[in-house]
Amino acid sequence: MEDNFFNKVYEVVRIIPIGRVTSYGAIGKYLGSAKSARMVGWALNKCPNDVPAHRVINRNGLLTGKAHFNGINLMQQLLENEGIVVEENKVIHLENNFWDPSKELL
DNA sequence: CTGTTGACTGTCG
DNA sequence: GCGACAGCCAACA
Repeated sequence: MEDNFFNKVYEVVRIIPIGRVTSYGAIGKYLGSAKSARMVGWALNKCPNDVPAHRVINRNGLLTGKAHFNGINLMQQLLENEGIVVEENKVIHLENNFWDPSKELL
């Protein structure tokens, strides 16, 4: 596996537990720089089927990437399907469902 | 090869 | 508390 920042994003996102969500910055920070959150978004832009990009949201718990999915409510539906409460395109109880690779994965 | 854009976040004013 | 700027790296025109 190539240790590129890009590739790391795929691996981290793939290991996100069910019923948990994380943020672009959390992944970017785990990889080295929180400022690399943009790269996380760009990486997810490739959005391989193996990567549950719907579990990756912004720091505010807002489903910023919902527009990039096949539909608009698809991302929300997937999150709710995993038991995550989503309302107005944002995750409720975010801190309760938040999964930080720097802490959980460690 | 150079410039712009992009699913973000943190800091400064 | 809100607005604007900077930083990170890769892909596309």
